[in-house]
Amino acid sequence: MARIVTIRTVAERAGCSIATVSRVINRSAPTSADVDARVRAAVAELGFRPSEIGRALKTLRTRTLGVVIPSLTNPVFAASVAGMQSAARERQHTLLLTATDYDPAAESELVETLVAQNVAGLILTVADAAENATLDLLDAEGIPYVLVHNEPTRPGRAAVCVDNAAATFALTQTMIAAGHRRIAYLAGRFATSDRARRRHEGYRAAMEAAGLEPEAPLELDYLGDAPSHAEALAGLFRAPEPPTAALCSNDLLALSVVGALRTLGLRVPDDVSVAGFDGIALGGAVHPTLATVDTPTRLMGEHAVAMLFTMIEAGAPPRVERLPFTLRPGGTLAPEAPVPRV
Amino acid sequence: MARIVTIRTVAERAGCSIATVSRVINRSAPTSADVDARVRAAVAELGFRPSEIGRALKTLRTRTLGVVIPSLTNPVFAASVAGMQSAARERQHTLLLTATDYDPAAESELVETLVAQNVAGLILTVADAAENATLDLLDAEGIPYVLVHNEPTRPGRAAVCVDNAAATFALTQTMIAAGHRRIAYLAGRFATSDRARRRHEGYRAAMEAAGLEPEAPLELDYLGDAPSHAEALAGLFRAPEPPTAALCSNDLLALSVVGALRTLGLRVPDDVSVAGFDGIALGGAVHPTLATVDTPTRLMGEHAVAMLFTMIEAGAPPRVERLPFTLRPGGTLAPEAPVPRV
DNA sequence: TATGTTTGTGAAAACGATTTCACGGGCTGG
DNA sequence: CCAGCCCGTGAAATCGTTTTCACAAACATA
Repeated sequence: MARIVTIRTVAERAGCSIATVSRVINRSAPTSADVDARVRAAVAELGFRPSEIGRALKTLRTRTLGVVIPSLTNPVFAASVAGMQSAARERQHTLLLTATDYDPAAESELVETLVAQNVAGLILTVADAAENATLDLLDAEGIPYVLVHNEPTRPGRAAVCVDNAAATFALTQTMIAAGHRRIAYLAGRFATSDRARRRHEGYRAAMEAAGLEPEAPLELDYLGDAPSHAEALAGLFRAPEPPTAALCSNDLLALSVVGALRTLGLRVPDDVSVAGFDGIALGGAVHPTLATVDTPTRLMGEHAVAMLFTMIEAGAPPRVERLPFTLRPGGTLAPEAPVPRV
Repeated sequence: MARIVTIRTVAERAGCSIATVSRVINRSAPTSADVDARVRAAVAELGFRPSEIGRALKTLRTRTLGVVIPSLTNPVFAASVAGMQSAARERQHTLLLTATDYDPAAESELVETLVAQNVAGLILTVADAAENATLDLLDAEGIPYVLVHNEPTRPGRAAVCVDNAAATFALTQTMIAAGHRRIAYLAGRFATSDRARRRHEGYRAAMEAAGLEPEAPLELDYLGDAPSHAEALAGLFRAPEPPTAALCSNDLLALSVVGALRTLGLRVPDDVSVAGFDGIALGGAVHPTLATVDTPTRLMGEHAVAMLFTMIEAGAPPRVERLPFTLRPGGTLAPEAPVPRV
């Protein structure tokens, strides 16, 4: 029922061979004005659209990019996928989207599925870019891919990211400059993620540079709700000398932490300052607004696609592109009590 | 470089014909234990994975579902796509994802692109399900599709949605019960959307049922930021007898409106109550929490995929599935001053 | 005028799978 | 013991394109 009109139908209608139809459609070889017009007329009348499958089988390359992300529910990934989608569309490509739901084991399975679809290339956000058998496999098979959000340590892997360590270093410095001394580091399930590690390193470096004691990250269940977070935070913030500030490894967690602190009877920022990481749009819609590291999430998706295309088409070597971040001040980060407001 | 191992390679290795390899892989016909073992061994050793393209060309059907949504940036759509993705994966399918960026003209182009990829079926959220040439085309070609979020008026179109009118009717009744009399209706760019119209109808019906004067929806630029919304709202809320409550056609808009009212010096909910629609997760993370209609967004995506499969595989006729919604009380909706809190 | 070089076109061979058809061998049943 | 049947298998057709090769006809060059 679906598609009964093939290139053969068009050829008959236009009174020429299928080869000529193909040439007219793809402008892959010169054709006479006469036959050109007849073919175009036939295409229009029949509503013919060449089957991507037939094309792909011959060329062994689809106009499709495979995408693997942890989850669409996190606005960070949703935004970067939005960027990929728009950049891909500009280049007449579509996205084959999959999500791991934060299960590292799913990565290889999804990549295999996508490779079986003969995607032109892949864009991935993985748990760990350093030790990753799936990426090794892609390297071995010569299938082009670009990482997003991941910050690969080993060379030879293409990536679009921000300098996570530098960002948390700067953010931590801002907190220290505001007078905070006891700064907690709260991480989500992302503790199994290379970027979360890099972020914690930046925090630790800044603390040490200021002669302060860095804390081990407190891991919160990333998918947990505010009540469960309140419970987890109670011990830390009801201790004799509680932290006066909390650095969260991402915005979603930070928003949940703000709510959890509130249910513990703590005021933000009066009792505890909070900062996040990512710069999701909704961080600016809440009150007080969320202090965070603003990363160009959507742009990262666009750049990843652009980079992938230079690799596919121009055979460009893999490289790491670090996009600039900015510290976004917000109401959740205030000076520690005795220190005057800047 | 990419995939050099085809079904032929496997056949040679296993010492049989490609037909037999196909039979073993798909269990499409009985094979002897002997050859079965040899083929499986060869598949494992060579890391063979059948090309979806070759398969698709023969069967004229891919293991792919086409998705068209307005935007990934809205958590509502991101959540329903997440649901689709997980439901599709259970059935060994992947999503071909596209977004219109709220441009109705893009719908037909994207659908054509997806049809050219021979998707097994489509899941769409369109601007208007009633007058839609693209859907007519799909009907004519017999390509199965399911609408999500849209509430089609004409029969014969499959859809998964909530009863938008009933939901805003109930929400408006709640506001009226809380003592509000002058209730503004704020709509986004969604005014060109059938569900936004249905939502406004529910509001109007509830107002009229209570003998109150319904207001024409005030359209705000959906993609505008809080400052621009503040400007647009200034006239309405600085009038002599300003509304005491505002019903917003979706949560994203509601969050922005709360911020805009705040910059106008109005307190929420003390001066103005606000309610949204959708039930995005972050509505519960802000303070005060957002009063809204909670819709099972993710579930809608899952059900849409399930329905699509019953249509594809069992030839089930299109039907409209309305999922239950619940009113989610929130801090942004308080009783009007003189009325005692319930 | 004879010879090379375009130029436009068609026939046919891929691409990688599924599927139909035919066939030989081992059954079963009379 | 023979006819008929089922079972496992291979050869070949097929799906809808792109692309190579060959071949005319038209043209430019000597």
